[in-house]
Amino acid sequence: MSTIKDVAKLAGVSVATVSRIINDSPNVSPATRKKVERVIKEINYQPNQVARTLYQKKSRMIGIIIPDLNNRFYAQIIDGIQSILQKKGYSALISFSANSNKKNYLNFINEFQKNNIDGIITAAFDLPATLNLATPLVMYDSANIDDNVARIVSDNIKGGKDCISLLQNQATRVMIQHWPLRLPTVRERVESLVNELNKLNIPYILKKVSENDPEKAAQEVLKKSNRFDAVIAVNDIYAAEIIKEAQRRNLKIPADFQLIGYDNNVLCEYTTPTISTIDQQPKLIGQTAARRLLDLINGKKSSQNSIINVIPIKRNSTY
Amino acid sequence: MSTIKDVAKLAGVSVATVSRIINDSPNVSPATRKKVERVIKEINYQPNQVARTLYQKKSRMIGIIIPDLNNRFYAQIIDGIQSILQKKGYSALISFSANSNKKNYLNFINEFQKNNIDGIITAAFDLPATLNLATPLVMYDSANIDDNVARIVSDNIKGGKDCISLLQNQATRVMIQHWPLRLPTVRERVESLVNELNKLNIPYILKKVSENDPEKAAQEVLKKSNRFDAVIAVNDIYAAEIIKEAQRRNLKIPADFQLIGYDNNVLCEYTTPTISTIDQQPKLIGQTAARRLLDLINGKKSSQNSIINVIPIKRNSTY
DNA sequence: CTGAAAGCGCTTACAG
DNA sequence: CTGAAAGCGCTTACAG
Repeated sequence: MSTIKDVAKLAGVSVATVSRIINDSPNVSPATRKKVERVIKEINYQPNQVARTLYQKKSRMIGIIIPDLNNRFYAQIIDGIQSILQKKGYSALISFSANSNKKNYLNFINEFQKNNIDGIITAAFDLPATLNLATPLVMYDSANIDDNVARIVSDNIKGGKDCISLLQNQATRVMIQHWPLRLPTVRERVESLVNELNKLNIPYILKKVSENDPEKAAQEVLKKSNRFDAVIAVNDIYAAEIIKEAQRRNLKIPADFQLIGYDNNVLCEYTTPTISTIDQQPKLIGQTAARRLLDLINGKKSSQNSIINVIPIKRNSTY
Repeated sequence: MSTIKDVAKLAGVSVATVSRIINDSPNVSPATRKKVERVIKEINYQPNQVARTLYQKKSRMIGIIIPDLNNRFYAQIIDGIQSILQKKGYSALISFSANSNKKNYLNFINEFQKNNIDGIITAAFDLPATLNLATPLVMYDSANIDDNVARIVSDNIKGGKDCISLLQNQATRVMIQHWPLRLPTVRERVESLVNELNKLNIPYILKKVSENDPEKAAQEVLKKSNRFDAVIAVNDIYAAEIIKEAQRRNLKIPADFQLIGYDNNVLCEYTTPTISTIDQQPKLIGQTAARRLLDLINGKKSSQNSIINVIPIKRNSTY
């Protein structure tokens, strides 16, 4: 790899002048600019980003933390983040926090900082109060918490409403399958569901299920199949398992009960029946996260959380 | 962020000594080592990786190129790569080449090199002969080509054989749905299928289908549904679309025809019938790619391609 | 408009 | 075992 010195020597100027040219400084005569640019092209000189970073403390690199790439939801968020970063000339340093424990997060942030990243995009987690991060940071997949962290929040309130409206007033008892309420996003959505049902005077059952075993979770729900005519599942995978379990029990969907998933996984199109669900627009979540981070990096602060709209998708598991 | 100078001053030694200690050099007295280590812990000093990289030309960063994160297959490969890199203390700089055109690839490689990455893991593409890469490079999702590129190759020969054996000698005419044969991996697999069928004296039909429209591809295949009793689909998504199209035409699987996918997508478990398929072990592909790259970086060369075993998965779309 | 010099935070010969 | 110095490849005041 050739360096700025090589260019300077070949063009017969100082390295300072070359530096001015590759940084688009206006204080260069057109003649020398032309001369130097020709040499740059000729030897295909690429400035060493590492040296630049060392001086400028700007790496044009963003650190990203994701819980799990096997989950399409997160994969699409990354996709959205990248689509923005690439356009703006930023690179992405990506880490996976398989079990999403806090220690892992802090380690990753440390690693990022060693590499002088300009900002961090991470799934929501509790930032220890002691950690006073100078690095701009955005959290996605977060609940709508009002602190001074920039949060990208799926509109869980509307998500709950949309689920209920997908039921088309055809439900008389609703089973809400959910993950533990200590998860803030779960709480937001369940509260919204409960609110809506109360408004409509429709009774409901809350069923907390395991976080890692959708098959068992389906059994837990269908044990009580005589007590509801609609199920709102944790997400699409959980809904798909409920379909399988219903087949085993010879229950028809939506005739015996309507079923609603969450996330609009590709899967929804291929089950029988296809699954009505809520699209969280993960790509848009990612894009929004990236835009907000770049804003923060460029000094544009805004204390508001970004609320991302959700879209109900009607398929054959509801009327 | 504190620097090596801060540590040196606080510990009353030179920066050279501090450097020796953070690099585990043996030539340091236990007393000074202890003294310095205490300071390091006290002020939570983290060496600046960027400065280290500038001097050493080793960044402990790997550049990774993926065609598409929305495809679970690639997402799992990344997962495998990361699991190894993280263990070895490497970071991953990731780029997405949405349309996988060659120019994109070369741009990404350029970007990587500006950041002094130590090596590259990329999906297979034609390296221009002019490009003489000094950087270690490994290609995954590649055909078994014999040049001096380190390639990670799915065992497409066995993949073809496994498809045929999933049919359990119950097929008399086989429809092979495939992408264009100009794709080397496609060619490998189709050749293997044809070989096997010839050996067994089973007639077959080759049907080339669109690369982007699985639904249309399903229609193209089922137009000829009276002419076969087994379909080997491009992959699991294509197989799932064939199931949907068969439902529309009131055809039963496997009674009217057996069906085989490829990739072992989660989807396979949730269709009716569930889909028999071939698992390419994408996580293992990723792990192998990472291991081979680290070997290359550490000077352990091997001209052989790594062949990754595939695993047939029997479900209900075959007998 | 241009160049010599200092400095970003490290590492590593070199000398002692 | 330890430190002063040079250097990795850049950028940016400073002086002219």
